[in-house]
Amino acid sequence: MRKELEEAYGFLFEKELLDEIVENGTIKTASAGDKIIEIGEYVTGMPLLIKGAIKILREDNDGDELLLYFLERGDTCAMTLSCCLGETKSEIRAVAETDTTFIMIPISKMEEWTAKYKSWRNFVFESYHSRLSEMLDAIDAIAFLNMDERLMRYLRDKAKINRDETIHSTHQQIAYDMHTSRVVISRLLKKLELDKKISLQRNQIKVIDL
Amino acid sequence: MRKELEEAYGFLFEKELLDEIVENGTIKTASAGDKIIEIGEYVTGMPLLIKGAIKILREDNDGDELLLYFLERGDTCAMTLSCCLGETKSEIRAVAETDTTFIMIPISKMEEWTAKYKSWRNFVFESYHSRLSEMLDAIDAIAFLNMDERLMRYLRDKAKINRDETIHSTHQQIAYDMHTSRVVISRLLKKLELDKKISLQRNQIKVIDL
DNA sequence: CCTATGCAGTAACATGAGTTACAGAGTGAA
DNA sequence: TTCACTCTGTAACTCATGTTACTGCATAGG
Repeated sequence: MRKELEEAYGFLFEKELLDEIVENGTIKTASAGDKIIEIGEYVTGMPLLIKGAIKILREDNDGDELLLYFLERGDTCAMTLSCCLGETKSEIRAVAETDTTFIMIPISKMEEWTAKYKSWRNFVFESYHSRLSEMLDAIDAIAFLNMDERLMRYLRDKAKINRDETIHSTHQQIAYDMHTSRVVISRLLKKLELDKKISLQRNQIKVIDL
Repeated sequence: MRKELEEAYGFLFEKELLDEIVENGTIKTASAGDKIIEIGEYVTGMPLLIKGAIKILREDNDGDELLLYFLERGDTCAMTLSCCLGETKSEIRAVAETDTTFIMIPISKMEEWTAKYKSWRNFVFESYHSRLSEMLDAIDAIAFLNMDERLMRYLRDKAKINRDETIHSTHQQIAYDMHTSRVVISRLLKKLELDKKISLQRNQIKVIDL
C-alpha cells in the first residue's frame, strides 16, 4: 500500500500522516461498472483514490441517472466526506468507471486527523473546493448548454478520464449518464460524425476533434 | 455586535471563539437588491449571516443568471469560504434578498481558527455539507423537473425565506432568477392561479396552497 | 451456418419551452 | 387629468428535445 499511496499522495501529506493512513486504511478494489456507494446507504469510510476513475451520479424519482462528475487519482469524494462527518446517508451513487483501487479511511480517524495535521485539513478543504467547482460545472452544463454541446463535453471528459480517444460505450449507456434517450444521442452523434468531429463504430466512438 | 452574534451563533461557538469573532470581525449591512459579491472578484473575507437572506446566483456566457440557493441567518457561504482558502476568485454572485446584516471575518483568521477551535471546524464542515446538499437540490430541480414544478418550488422557497406568503416580485424578476423568459413565467403563473394555488396582483403573488 | 439478441439509424410525431408581437391595465409624475 | 412607463395577458409561431415505431446490421452462442 505504501508505494501506491506515496505515488498518489506523497507530495501532499507528511510522513507521520502517511504512516497513519497505512496503519488505519484498507485497500479496496472495484472493477469497471461495479457500484461503490449507493444512494441511501450509510457511509462507512472515506475513499482515497489510488488508481482508476469513479463516476458520481444523481438519481431522479423514476430511478434514472445523471452524471455529475468523475473522480481520479488523488481525489476523494467530498460528498462522502460530508456524509461521514454528518453521519448521514449518501445522496449520490458512485460507480467505478474503470478498474479502480482506493484506500478506505475509517470515519473515526477523520476528525482526529483534521485537528492534528494541517496537510490533511488542506486536503479536505481542497477536495470540497474541487467538488463544489465540479458541481457548478455540472449545473452550467445542464442549465446553459444544449444537448449537442453537453454531449461534446461528455465525450471529451470521458476520453480524458479513460486516457483513450476511443470511447467504448453504447449510445444507450451515454443516454443514461446524460439523462436523456438513446434516440437523441444517436441523432446527435451522427451529426457530430458528419461534422468530422468523431467517427462511429458499433460500441465505440473515436474522438477526432472536439 | 456581541448580542446579535450570540443570538445567531451562541449555541454553536464557545466563548473564546465568540470573543475572537467580535474582536476581528466587522459588521456590514446590505439593502435588499444590493450586490454583495460579484463573479470574478477576489474574496476578502467570509460572511457570517446575522439577519436577512442572501441569494446565490450563477451566470452564463450571455450574462443571464440562475438562482442556486438562499442563505439565511446562521449560514455562511461555503463557496466564499472555499474561495478564501484557495485565494481564488468568486465563481458566483451574491445578492441581498432582503435587508441583511452580516459579520465579515478576515481570511487570515480562518486557517488559525480551524486549527484551534473544534466548533469552528464543525461549523465549516457543516456549511460545506449544507451547501453541497443545496447544490444537489438545484441540480435536481434543473435536470429533473419541468418549469411548472420548478416555479412552484421557487415560490415556496421565496415565501419561506421572506417569511411572507405574499411574494413581491414582477414576473420578469422571477424569470431572471429561473433563467427563462417573462412570457413563460406569466403563462405558468396564470395556470397556477386557475388551479387555485396562488392569486395574482400587479407586483405580487400570494401563495394559497403550493 | 443459423438464429436470437443487442445495437444503431431514421422517420414521424408530440410536447415543453422560448420568441415575437401586440393589447390593455395599473401607476406615478407632471 | 393626462401622459409615459411598467407590468401582465395572450396568441401564434419556432425549435429543441423526447417518444414511438420500425428497419437492418453485427455478433455471439448454439
